[in-house]
Amino acid sequence: MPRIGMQPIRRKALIEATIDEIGARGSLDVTVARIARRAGVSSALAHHYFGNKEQIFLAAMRQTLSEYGAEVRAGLKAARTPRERVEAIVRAGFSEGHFRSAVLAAWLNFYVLARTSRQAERLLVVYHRRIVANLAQALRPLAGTAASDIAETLAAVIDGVYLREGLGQGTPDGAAAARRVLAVLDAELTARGGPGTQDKDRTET
Amino acid sequence: MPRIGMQPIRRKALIEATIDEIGARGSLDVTVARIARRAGVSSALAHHYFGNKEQIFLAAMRQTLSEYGAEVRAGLKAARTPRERVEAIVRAGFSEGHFRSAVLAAWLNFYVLARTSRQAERLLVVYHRRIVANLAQALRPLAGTAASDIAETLAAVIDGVYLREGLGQGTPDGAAAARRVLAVLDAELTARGGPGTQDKDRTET
DNA sequence: TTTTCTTGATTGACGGATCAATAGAAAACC
DNA sequence: GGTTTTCTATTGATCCGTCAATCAAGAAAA
Repeated sequence: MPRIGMQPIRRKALIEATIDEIGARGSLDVTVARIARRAGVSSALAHHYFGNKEQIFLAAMRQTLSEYGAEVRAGLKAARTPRERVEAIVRAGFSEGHFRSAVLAAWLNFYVLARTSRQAERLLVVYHRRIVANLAQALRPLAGTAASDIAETLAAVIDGVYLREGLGQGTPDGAAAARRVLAVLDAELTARGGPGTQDKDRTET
Repeated sequence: MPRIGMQPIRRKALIEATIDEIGARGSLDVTVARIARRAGVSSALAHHYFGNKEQIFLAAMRQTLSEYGAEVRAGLKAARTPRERVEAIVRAGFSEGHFRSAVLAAWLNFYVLARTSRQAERLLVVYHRRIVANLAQALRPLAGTAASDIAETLAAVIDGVYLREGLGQGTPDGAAAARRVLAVLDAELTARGGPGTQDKDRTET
């Protein structure tokens, strides 16, 4: 019984089902049929709305990135000091919403996809640029001309910790992961600015 | 024209072809037939020697890890100071042999595989443990009780920088990558030990 | 003659994509 | 107000391709 205006609802459901399905399986054998079944529709409908499989993946990834971006913006809005701004960006990467097995799997899939799909590659580059730019801007008051360099490093640390913590067995610990990244930040600031010049609130352990 | 003693030769060729093929394509559509063709044999022979596709991948990954291990060991043997030991471990990760597009693709594939295959997961855990242990051991004279923690961080930084630098367009710059990782090391040592307490031979630029 | 090496041919399964067809909603027309 | 047309939504069936894996057989060495 076709009610009209289903398109956005179906698209949303399919996107969500895509991420869930990628998380449920290892991401190798994610079929359109399975995604569709999880969303409660036929595979034909998935093709009807997205065209092909790659577009489904891309849509799912855009959704993930957009949610991440929203979290970053929300965190930045609440932050008062430069330091808090950096922390907000870092913490967003390890929040409940994104530091999950399913999302990690989606990221891996995305990385792989980016090696063959122009669109995926562009999307990835945009994400990379944006996070570095955000970090650099937040870091400028703290690190001056070194901000860009530290931002680049922090971005890499975030990715590395995300990957390692997420791939290790056991539930990923977002708080610990964020702590580790921020410890690197503290070390960089201390080392470059001389001890006692900058931050005072180093997180222990 | 079957000559005897072909087994090790074929296996080696197939393993090499696997990595090359993964690198050539994006790693999504790597088929046994393609690997076999690249190695100059039939797909049936690949199955004959490896049993199934997963075993081919695992063998390729073991090979990659073993080469990496050899490079680390060679570097460690040549190193005289603790600092040089750490540098050797870091540099091995960004050497000509491993910091290539093809190997990066193989790693991604491996990560994905590790989410579904027990054997791959075990292999990955072993690699993770080993690199952290190596780093911690080398760091102990430099950082004392903080060695383990710094080692964990450095391992994550290596992974993150590897991924970012490798995925970005353009030829990956191993030297720059290693420099970035070592900069984190310096920062950590300076911050924890107080400036001037530990290292003196910071690599410039 | 047995063992090792090798492949072409085949199979069974699966997956992405397409298509024709159905069912209701809305709009247009009389 | 009723009828026809048009649109959206939706699916089952199906096509075409691919791929991992198997098999039977051949060719050379031992």
